[in-house]
Amino acid sequence: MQSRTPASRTGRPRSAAADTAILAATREALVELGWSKLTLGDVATRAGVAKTTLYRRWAGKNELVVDAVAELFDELELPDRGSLAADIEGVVLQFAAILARPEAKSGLMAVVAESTRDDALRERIRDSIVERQMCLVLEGRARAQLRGELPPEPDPRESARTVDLIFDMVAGAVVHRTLVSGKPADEEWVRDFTRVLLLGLSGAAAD
Amino acid sequence: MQSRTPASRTGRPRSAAADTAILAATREALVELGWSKLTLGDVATRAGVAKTTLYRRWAGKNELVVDAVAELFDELELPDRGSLAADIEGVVLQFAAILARPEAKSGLMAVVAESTRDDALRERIRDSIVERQMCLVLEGRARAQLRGELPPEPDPRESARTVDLIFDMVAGAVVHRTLVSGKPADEEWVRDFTRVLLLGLSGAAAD
DNA sequence: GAGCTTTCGCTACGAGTCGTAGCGTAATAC
DNA sequence: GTATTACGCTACGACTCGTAGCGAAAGCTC
Repeated sequence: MQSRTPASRTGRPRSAAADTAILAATREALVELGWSKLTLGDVATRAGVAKTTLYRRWAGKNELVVDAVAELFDELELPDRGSLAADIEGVVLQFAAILARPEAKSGLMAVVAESTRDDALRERIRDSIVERQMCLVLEGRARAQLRGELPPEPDPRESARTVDLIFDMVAGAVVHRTLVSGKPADEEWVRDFTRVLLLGLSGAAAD
Repeated sequence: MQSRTPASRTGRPRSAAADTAILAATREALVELGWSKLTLGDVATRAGVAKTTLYRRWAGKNELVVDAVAELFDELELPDRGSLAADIEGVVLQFAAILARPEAKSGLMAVVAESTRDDALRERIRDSIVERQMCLVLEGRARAQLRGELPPEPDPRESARTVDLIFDMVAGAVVHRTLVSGKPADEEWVRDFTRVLLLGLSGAAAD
Protein backbone atom coordinates (compact mmCIF):
# COMPACT_ATOMS: atom_id res chain seq x y z
CA MET A 1 0.00 0.00 0.00
CA GLN A 2 2.31 2.72 1.15
CA SER A 3 5.64 1.43 -0.14
CA ARG A 4 6.66 -1.14 -2.67
CA THR A 5 7.85 -4.50 -1.37
CA PRO A 6 11.15 -4.87 -3.25
CA ALA A 7 10.98 -8.65 -3.42
CA SER A 8 12.15 -8.91 0.14
CA ARG A 9 11.52 -12.58 0.78
CA THR A 10 13.72 -13.03 3.80
CA GLY A 11 13.94 -11.27 7.12
CA ARG A 12 11.29 -10.19 9.57
CA PRO A 13 8.10 -9.19 7.71
CA ARG A 14 6.41 -5.90 8.39
CA SER A 15 3.62 -6.04 10.88
CA ALA A 16 0.30 -5.79 9.10
CA ALA A 17 -1.35 -4.97 12.40
CA ALA A 18 0.87 -1.92 12.69
CA ASP A 19 -0.38 -0.71 9.31
CA THR A 20 -4.03 -0.82 10.27
CA ALA A 21 -3.30 0.62 13.70
CA ILE A 22 -1.39 3.51 12.19
CA LEU A 23 -4.05 4.34 9.63
CA ALA A 24 -6.80 4.15 12.26
CA ALA A 25 -4.75 6.36 14.57
CA THR A 26 -4.29 8.83 11.73
CA ARG A 27 -8.03 9.11 11.20
CA GLU A 28 -8.56 9.48 14.94
CA ALA A 29 -6.00 12.26 15.10
CA LEU A 30 -7.61 13.95 12.08
CA VAL A 31 -10.91 14.04 13.92
CA GLU A 32 -9.47 15.40 17.15
CA LEU A 33 -6.77 17.72 15.88
CA GLY A 34 -7.44 18.40 12.22
CA TRP A 35 -4.83 18.49 9.50
CA SER A 36 -2.53 21.29 10.57
CA LYS A 37 -2.16 20.23 14.19
CA LEU A 38 -1.70 16.57 13.35
CA THR A 39 1.86 15.44 14.04
CA LEU A 40 3.48 12.16 13.12
CA GLY A 41 4.79 11.75 16.62
CA ASP A 42 1.29 11.92 17.99
CA VAL A 43 0.02 9.40 15.47
CA ALA A 44 2.82 7.02 16.41
CA THR A 45 1.93 7.29 20.09
CA ARG A 46 -1.76 6.66 19.39
CA ALA A 47 -0.96 3.64 17.25
CA GLY A 48 1.42 2.25 19.83
CA VAL A 49 4.40 2.18 17.48
CA ALA A 50 7.67 4.06 17.37
CA LYS A 51 7.90 7.25 15.38
CA THR A 52 10.72 5.77 13.32
CA THR A 53 8.43 3.00 12.15
CA LEU A 54 6.15 5.61 10.62
CA TYR A 55 8.98 7.22 8.69
CA ARG A 56 10.16 3.83 7.48
CA ARG A 57 6.79 3.23 5.80
CA TRP A 58 5.58 6.63 4.69
CA ALA A 59 7.49 9.52 3.21
CA GLY A 60 5.58 12.11 5.21
CA LYS A 61 2.30 13.44 6.48
CA ASN A 62 0.77 13.84 3.03
CA GLU A 63 1.23 10.24 1.96
CA LEU A 64 0.06 8.91 5.31
CA VAL A 65 -3.17 10.90 5.28
CA VAL A 66 -3.92 9.95 1.70
CA ASP A 67 -3.79 6.28 2.61
CA ALA A 68 -5.79 6.83 5.79
CA VAL A 69 -8.53 8.72 3.96
CA ALA A 70 -8.52 6.41 0.95
CA GLU A 71 -9.73 3.55 3.11
CA LEU A 72 -12.90 5.50 3.81
CA PHE A 73 -13.85 5.31 0.15
CA ASP A 74 -13.54 1.52 -0.01
CA GLU A 75 -17.16 1.20 1.01
CA LEU A 76 -18.42 2.94 -2.13
CA GLU A 77 -20.57 0.55 -4.15
CA LEU A 78 -23.02 0.81 -7.01
CA PRO A 79 -25.71 -1.82 -6.73
CA ASP A 80 -28.28 -1.94 -9.51
CA ARG A 81 -31.20 0.06 -8.21
CA GLY A 82 -33.26 -0.32 -11.37
CA SER A 83 -32.93 3.12 -12.90
CA LEU A 84 -30.23 5.65 -13.62
CA ALA A 85 -31.87 8.14 -11.30
CA ALA A 86 -31.93 5.68 -8.44
CA ASP A 87 -28.34 4.65 -9.10
CA ILE A 88 -27.15 8.23 -9.03
CA GLU A 89 -29.11 9.10 -5.93
CA GLY A 90 -27.77 6.05 -4.16
CA VAL A 91 -24.12 6.60 -4.88
CA VAL A 92 -24.32 10.33 -4.21
CA LEU A 93 -25.84 9.63 -0.80
CA GLN A 94 -23.04 7.19 -0.06
CA PHE A 95 -20.46 9.72 -1.15
CA ALA A 96 -22.11 12.39 0.97
CA ALA A 97 -22.12 10.10 4.01
CA ILE A 98 -18.38 9.60 3.69
CA LEU A 99 -17.72 13.30 3.24
CA ALA A 100 -19.82 14.06 6.29
CA ARG A 101 -17.21 12.45 8.52
CA PRO A 102 -14.79 14.95 10.03
CA GLU A 103 -11.72 12.89 9.17
CA ALA A 104 -12.72 12.92 5.51
CA LYS A 105 -13.51 16.62 5.46
CA SER A 106 -10.26 17.91 6.85
CA GLY A 107 -8.04 15.17 5.51
CA LEU A 108 -9.22 15.00 1.93
CA MET A 109 -9.23 18.71 1.21
CA ALA A 110 -5.84 19.16 2.82
CA VAL A 111 -4.11 16.56 0.70
CA VAL A 112 -5.81 17.88 -2.42
CA ALA A 113 -4.43 21.30 -1.56
CA GLU A 114 -0.96 19.86 -1.11
CA SER A 115 -1.24 17.89 -4.33
CA THR A 116 -1.32 21.11 -6.33
CA ARG A 117 2.41 21.40 -5.66
CA ASP A 118 3.37 17.73 -5.62
CA ASP A 119 2.87 15.64 -8.74
CA ALA A 120 3.67 12.37 -6.99
CA LEU A 121 1.05 13.09 -4.37
CA ARG A 122 -1.48 13.96 -7.05
CA GLU A 123 -0.83 10.64 -8.73
CA ARG A 124 -1.23 8.82 -5.42
CA ILE A 125 -4.58 10.49 -4.81
CA ARG A 126 -5.72 9.68 -8.31
CA ASP A 127 -4.81 6.02 -8.01
CA SER A 128 -6.22 5.37 -4.57
CA ILE A 129 -9.30 7.62 -4.50
CA VAL A 130 -10.32 9.32 -7.72
CA GLU A 131 -9.90 6.35 -10.01
CA ARG A 132 -12.29 4.26 -7.96
CA GLN A 133 -15.01 6.89 -8.16
CA MET A 134 -14.49 7.25 -11.88
CA CYS A 135 -15.10 3.54 -12.29
CA LEU A 136 -18.47 3.95 -10.63
CA VAL A 137 -19.40 6.62 -13.14
CA LEU A 138 -18.41 4.36 -16.02
CA GLU A 139 -20.32 1.45 -14.55
CA GLY A 140 -23.47 3.46 -14.01
CA ARG A 141 -23.31 4.88 -17.48
CA ALA A 142 -22.86 1.52 -19.14
CA ARG A 143 -25.78 0.20 -17.15
CA ALA A 144 -27.97 3.12 -18.18
CA GLN A 145 -27.06 2.61 -21.82
CA LEU A 146 -28.10 -1.03 -21.57
CA ARG A 147 -31.42 0.10 -20.14
CA GLY A 148 -31.79 2.61 -22.96
CA GLU A 149 -31.82 5.58 -20.60
CA LEU A 150 -28.73 7.01 -22.22
CA PRO A 151 -27.82 6.74 -25.90
CA PRO A 152 -24.62 4.90 -26.81
CA GLU A 153 -21.77 7.19 -27.77
CA PRO A 154 -19.71 5.79 -30.58
CA ASP A 155 -16.99 8.46 -30.59
CA PRO A 156 -14.56 7.44 -27.82
CA ARG A 157 -13.14 10.94 -27.49
CA GLU A 158 -16.50 12.59 -26.97
CA SER A 159 -17.52 9.75 -24.71
CA ALA A 160 -14.52 10.35 -22.46
CA ARG A 161 -15.35 14.05 -22.37
CA THR A 162 -18.87 13.33 -21.22
CA VAL A 163 -17.72 10.96 -18.51
CA ASP A 164 -15.24 13.51 -17.23
CA LEU A 165 -17.94 16.16 -17.18
CA ILE A 166 -20.38 13.97 -15.28
CA PHE A 167 -17.73 13.01 -12.78
CA ASP A 168 -16.73 16.60 -12.07
CA MET A 169 -20.35 17.69 -11.79
CA VAL A 170 -21.35 14.94 -9.38
CA ALA A 171 -18.31 14.84 -7.14
CA GLY A 172 -17.80 18.59 -7.30
CA ALA A 173 -21.35 19.44 -6.32
CA VAL A 174 -21.34 17.10 -3.33
CA VAL A 175 -17.95 18.28 -2.14
CA HIS A 176 -18.87 21.92 -2.52
CA ARG A 177 -22.18 21.45 -0.79
CA THR A 178 -20.60 19.65 2.14
CA LEU A 179 -17.35 21.53 2.62
CA VAL A 180 -17.83 25.04 1.27
CA SER A 181 -21.52 25.69 1.75
CA GLY A 182 -21.39 23.65 4.93
CA LYS A 183 -24.87 22.22 4.46
CA PRO A 184 -25.76 18.53 4.47
CA ALA A 185 -26.22 16.72 1.18
CA ASP A 186 -29.40 15.10 2.44
CA GLU A 187 -32.05 13.22 0.50
CA GLU A 188 -33.94 16.32 -0.48
CA TRP A 189 -30.87 17.96 -1.93
CA VAL A 190 -29.76 14.80 -3.68
CA ARG A 191 -33.18 14.45 -5.28
CA ASP A 192 -33.09 17.99 -6.60
CA PHE A 193 -29.55 17.58 -7.83
CA THR A 194 -30.17 14.27 -9.57
CA ARG A 195 -33.22 15.71 -11.30
CA VAL A 196 -31.31 18.65 -12.75
CA LEU A 197 -28.36 16.50 -13.76
CA LEU A 198 -30.45 13.84 -15.49
CA LEU A 199 -32.56 16.35 -17.35
CA GLY A 200 -29.40 18.07 -18.49
CA LEU A 201 -27.76 14.88 -19.64
CA SER A 202 -30.72 13.46 -21.48
CA GLY A 203 -31.36 16.84 -23.06
CA ALA A 204 -27.75 17.21 -24.14
CA ALA A 205 -27.77 13.73 -25.60
CA ALA A 206 -30.99 14.43 -27.50
CA ASP A 207 -29.36 16.44 -30.27
CA MET B 1 -10.25 43.73 6.84
CA GLN B 2 -8.23 41.50 9.12
CA SER B 3 -9.03 43.06 12.48
CA ARG B 4 -11.69 45.40 13.69
CA THR B 5 -10.70 49.01 14.24
CA PRO B 6 -12.18 49.58 17.72
CA ALA B 7 -12.85 53.28 17.20
CA SER B 8 -9.20 54.02 17.72
CA ARG B 9 -9.09 57.66 16.80
CA THR B 10 -5.79 58.60 18.35
CA GLY B 11 -2.28 57.23 18.05
CA ARG B 12 -0.21 56.18 15.08
CA PRO B 13 -2.42 54.64 12.40
CA ARG B 14 -1.66 51.29 10.87
CA SER B 15 0.29 51.39 7.64
CA ALA B 16 -2.01 50.57 4.75
CA ALA B 17 1.04 49.93 2.60
CA ALA B 18 2.09 47.20 5.01
CA ASP B 19 -1.26 45.49 4.54
CA THR B 20 -0.99 45.28 0.78
CA ALA B 21 2.69 44.30 0.98
CA ILE B 22 1.92 41.50 3.42
CA LEU B 23 -0.96 40.11 1.37
CA ALA B 24 1.09 40.25 -1.81
CA ALA B 25 3.98 38.55 -0.05
CA THR B 26 1.62 35.88 1.19
CA ARG B 27 0.46 35.09 -2.33
CA GLU B 28 4.04 35.06 -3.54
CA ALA B 29 5.01 32.64 -0.80
CA LEU B 30 2.01 30.46 -1.63
CA VAL B 31 3.21 30.16 -5.20
CA GLU B 32 6.79 29.35 -4.28
CA LEU B 33 6.33 27.23 -1.17
CA GLY B 34 2.73 26.10 -1.05
CA TRP B 35 0.56 26.03 2.03
CA SER B 36 2.36 23.65 4.34
CA LYS B 37 5.84 25.12 3.90
CA LEU B 38 4.64 28.70 4.15
CA THR B 39 5.84 30.31 7.39
CA LEU B 40 4.81 33.64 8.82
CA GLY B 41 8.42 34.56 9.41
CA ASP B 42 9.14 34.14 5.73
CA VAL B 43 6.13 36.22 4.74
CA ALA B 44 7.24 38.99 7.06
CA THR B 45 10.70 39.02 5.51
CA ARG B 46 9.28 39.14 1.98
CA ALA B 47 6.96 41.99 2.91
CA GLY B 48 9.72 43.90 4.62
CA VAL B 49 7.93 44.07 7.96
CA ALA B 50 8.65 42.60 11.36
CA LYS B 51 7.17 39.25 12.26
CA THR B 52 5.46 40.81 15.24
CA THR B 53 3.56 43.15 12.96
CA LEU B 54 1.99 40.15 11.29
CA TYR B 55 0.84 38.70 14.58
CA ARG B 56 -0.59 42.04 15.64
CA ARG B 57 -2.91 42.08 12.60
CA TRP B 58 -3.78 38.45 11.98
CA ALA B 59 -4.50 35.67 14.42
CA GLY B 60 -2.56 33.11 12.42
CA LYS B 61 -1.72 31.54 9.10
CA ASN B 62 -5.32 30.61 8.31
CA GLU B 63 -6.73 34.10 8.61
CA LEU B 64 -3.85 35.64 6.70
CA VAL B 65 -4.20 33.29 3.75
CA VAL B 66 -7.96 33.76 3.61
CA ASP B 67 -7.50 37.49 3.19
CA ALA B 68 -4.70 37.04 0.69
CA VAL B 69 -6.74 34.65 -1.45
CA ALA B 70 -9.97 36.63 -1.10
CA GLU B 71 -8.44 39.54 -2.98
CA LEU B 72 -8.08 37.29 -6.01
CA PHE B 73 -11.85 37.00 -6.26
CA ASP B 74 -12.42 40.74 -6.30
CA GLU B 75 -12.14 40.74 -10.07
CA LEU B 76 -15.21 38.55 -10.51
CA GLU B 77 -17.87 40.45 -12.44
CA LEU B 78 -21.07 39.61 -14.24
CA PRO B 79 -21.58 41.90 -17.21
CA ASP B 80 -24.80 41.42 -19.16
CA ARG B 81 -23.84 39.21 -22.08
CA GLY B 82 -27.35 39.03 -23.49
CA SER B 83 -28.36 35.51 -22.51
CA LEU B 84 -28.26 33.28 -19.50
CA ALA B 85 -25.98 30.83 -21.29
CA ALA B 86 -23.50 33.56 -22.17
CA ASP B 87 -23.63 34.95 -18.64
CA ILE B 88 -22.87 31.56 -17.12
CA GLU B 89 -20.11 30.78 -19.57
CA GLY B 90 -18.51 34.14 -18.92
CA VAL B 91 -18.47 33.96 -15.16
CA VAL B 92 -17.39 30.32 -15.12
CA LEU B 93 -14.45 31.18 -17.34
CA GLN B 94 -13.51 34.00 -14.99
CA PHE B 95 -13.80 31.69 -12.03
CA ALA B 96 -11.69 29.08 -13.77
CA ALA B 97 -9.02 31.64 -14.60
CA ILE B 98 -8.70 32.56 -10.94
CA LEU B 99 -8.56 28.95 -9.84
CA ALA B 100 -5.86 28.26 -12.40
CA ARG B 101 -3.43 30.41 -10.44
CA PRO B 102 -1.19 28.39 -8.15
CA GLU B 103 -1.73 30.70 -5.19
CA ALA B 104 -5.47 30.15 -5.44
CA LYS B 105 -5.20 26.40 -5.83
CA SER B 106 -3.09 25.66 -2.81
CA GLY B 107 -4.32 28.50 -0.63
CA LEU B 108 -8.06 28.16 -1.11
CA MET B 109 -8.32 24.43 -0.62
CA ALA B 110 -6.08 24.55 2.43
CA VAL B 111 -8.16 27.12 4.27
CA VAL B 112 -11.34 25.29 3.34
CA ALA B 113 -9.84 22.16 4.87
CA GLU B 114 -8.95 24.06 8.02
CA SER B 115 -12.38 25.65 8.18
CA THR B 116 -13.95 22.25 8.80
CA ARG B 117 -12.59 22.48 12.33
CA ASP B 118 -12.81 26.24 12.91
CA ASP B 119 -16.21 27.91 12.81
CA ALA B 120 -14.78 31.43 12.94
CA LEU B 121 -12.60 30.67 9.94
CA ARG B 122 -15.58 29.22 8.08
CA GLU B 123 -17.50 32.42 8.70
CA ARG B 124 -14.58 34.49 7.50
CA ILE B 125 -14.37 32.50 4.27
CA ARG B 126 -18.09 32.81 3.76
CA ASP B 127 -18.06 36.57 4.22
CA SER B 128 -15.04 37.38 2.11
CA ILE B 129 -15.25 34.79 -0.68
CA VAL B 130 -18.39 32.68 -0.88
CA GLU B 131 -20.91 35.44 -0.33
CA ARG B 132 -19.59 37.40 -3.27
CA GLN B 133 -19.97 34.45 -5.60
CA MET B 134 -23.46 33.79 -4.33
CA CYS B 135 -24.43 37.34 -5.23
CA LEU B 136 -23.38 36.70 -8.80
CA VAL B 137 -25.68 33.69 -8.94
CA LEU B 138 -28.58 35.75 -7.63
CA GLU B 139 -27.85 38.54 -10.08
CA GLY B 140 -27.65 36.22 -13.06
CA ARG B 141 -30.84 34.49 -12.06
CA ALA B 142 -32.79 37.71 -11.65
CA ARG B 143 -31.55 38.86 -15.03
CA ALA B 144 -32.59 35.59 -16.66
CA GLN B 145 -36.04 35.85 -15.10
CA LEU B 146 -36.42 39.34 -16.55
CA ARG B 147 -35.50 37.95 -19.95
CA GLY B 148 -38.02 35.17 -19.48
CA GLU B 149 -35.36 32.46 -19.68
CA LEU B 150 -36.19 31.25 -16.20
CA PRO B 151 -39.65 31.25 -14.62
CA PRO B 152 -40.17 33.37 -11.50
CA GLU B 153 -40.27 31.36 -8.31
CA PRO B 154 -42.84 32.69 -5.88
CA ASP B 155 -42.01 30.41 -2.97
CA PRO B 156 -38.98 31.98 -1.24
CA ARG B 157 -37.96 28.73 0.43
CA GLU B 158 -37.88 26.74 -2.77
CA SER B 159 -36.22 29.64 -4.51
CA ALA B 160 -33.40 29.65 -1.98
CA ARG B 161 -33.01 25.91 -2.41
CA THR B 162 -32.64 26.30 -6.15
CA VAL B 163 -30.07 29.06 -5.82
CA ASP B 164 -28.04 26.97 -3.38
CA LEU B 165 -28.17 24.04 -5.75
CA ILE B 166 -27.03 26.08 -8.72
CA PHE B 167 -24.23 27.60 -6.72
CA ASP B 168 -22.91 24.26 -5.54
CA MET B 169 -23.17 22.77 -9.02
CA VAL B 170 -21.36 25.61 -10.75
CA ALA B 171 -18.62 26.30 -8.23
CA GLY B 172 -18.22 22.65 -7.32
CA ALA B 173 -17.81 21.47 -10.88
CA VAL B 174 -15.18 24.09 -11.70
CA VAL B 175 -13.23 23.47 -8.52
CA HIS B 176 -13.33 19.71 -8.96
CA ARG B 177 -12.31 19.94 -12.59
CA THR B 178 -9.39 22.22 -11.81
CA LEU B 179 -8.09 20.81 -8.55
CA VAL B 180 -9.06 17.14 -8.39
CA SER B 181 -9.19 16.09 -12.01
CA GLY B 182 -6.32 18.44 -12.72
CA LYS B 183 -7.59 19.38 -16.15
CA PRO B 184 -8.19 22.92 -17.41
CA ALA B 185 -11.72 24.33 -17.39
CA ASP B 186 -11.28 25.66 -20.89
CA GLU B 187 -13.89 27.02 -23.30
CA GLU B 188 -14.80 23.62 -24.65
CA TRP B 189 -15.45 22.23 -21.18
CA VAL B 190 -17.35 25.32 -20.07
CA ARG B 191 -19.58 25.08 -23.13
CA ASP B 192 -20.42 21.45 -22.42
CA PHE B 193 -21.01 22.16 -18.77
CA THR B 194 -23.24 25.17 -19.36
CA ARG B 195 -25.30 23.20 -21.85
CA VAL B 196 -26.00 20.39 -19.42
CA LEU B 197 -26.71 22.76 -16.56
CA LEU B 198 -29.10 24.95 -18.50
CA LEU B 199 -31.01 22.04 -19.95
CA GLY B 200 -31.33 20.61 -16.48
CA LEU B 201 -32.53 23.85 -14.97
CA SER B 202 -35.06 24.69 -17.64
CA GLY B 203 -36.32 21.12 -17.57
CA ALA B 204 -36.63 21.09 -13.82
CA ALA B 205 -38.50 24.37 -13.88
CA ALA B 206 -40.88 23.11 -16.54
CA ASP B 207 -43.01 21.05 -14.18
C1' DG C 1 18.00 -26.05 16.20
C1' DA C 2 21.89 -22.28 13.81
C1' DG C 3 22.49 -18.38 11.14
C1' DC C 4 21.03 -14.66 8.29
C1' DT C 5 18.11 -10.79 7.22
C1' DT C 6 14.95 -7.31 8.05
C1' DT C 7 11.99 -4.85 11.16
C1' DC C 8 11.02 -2.87 15.54
C1' DG C 9 11.30 0.16 19.76
C1' DC C 10 13.94 3.34 21.97
C1' DT C 11 16.92 7.37 22.71
C1' DA C 12 19.18 11.30 21.30
C1' DC C 13 20.23 14.96 18.27
C1' DG C 14 20.54 19.58 15.37
C1' DA C 15 17.61 22.32 12.83
C1' DG C 16 13.71 24.90 12.17
C1' DT C 17 9.26 27.16 13.48
C1' DC C 18 6.04 28.88 16.69
C1' DG C 19 3.91 32.64 19.24
C1' DT C 20 5.05 36.00 22.84
C1' DA C 21 7.39 39.49 25.67
C1' DG C 22 10.08 43.43 26.22
C1' DC C 23 12.23 47.51 24.70
C1' DG C 24 13.13 51.81 22.33
C1' DT C 25 11.57 54.47 18.44
C1' DA C 26 8.37 56.52 14.91
C1' DA C 27 4.02 58.54 13.58
C1' DT C 28 -0.31 60.59 14.29
C1' DA C 29 -4.33 63.07 17.12
C1' DC C 30 -5.54 66.39 20.54
C1' DG D 1 4.01 69.38 23.66
C1' DT D 2 1.82 65.24 25.15
C1' DA D 3 -0.71 61.12 24.96
C1' DT D 4 -1.48 57.12 22.39
C1' DT D 5 -0.78 53.73 19.25
C1' DA D 6 2.03 51.16 15.71
C1' DC D 7 6.47 49.64 14.42
C1' DG D 8 11.13 47.18 14.21
C1' DC D 9 14.14 44.47 16.61
C1' DT D 10 15.87 40.91 19.73
C1' DA D 11 15.48 37.12 22.54
C1' DC D 12 13.16 33.33 24.50
C1' DG D 13 11.06 28.49 25.83
C1' DA D 14 8.37 25.11 23.74
C1' DC D 15 7.46 22.25 20.20
C1' DT D 16 7.98 19.47 15.88
C1' DC D 17 10.77 17.74 12.38
C1' DG D 18 13.38 14.01 10.18
C1' DT D 19 17.48 11.18 11.00
C1' DA D 20 21.03 8.24 13.16
C1' DG D 21 22.49 4.63 16.04
C1' DC D 22 21.77 0.82 18.94
C1' DG D 23 20.15 -3.70 20.77
C1' DA D 24 16.36 -6.81 20.58
C1' DA D 25 12.68 -9.34 18.19
C1' DA D 26 10.64 -11.98 14.40
C1' DG D 27 10.65 -14.56 10.54
C1' DC D 28 12.98 -17.43 6.61
C1' DT D 29 16.44 -20.93 4.95
C1' DC D 30 19.25 -24.64 5.76
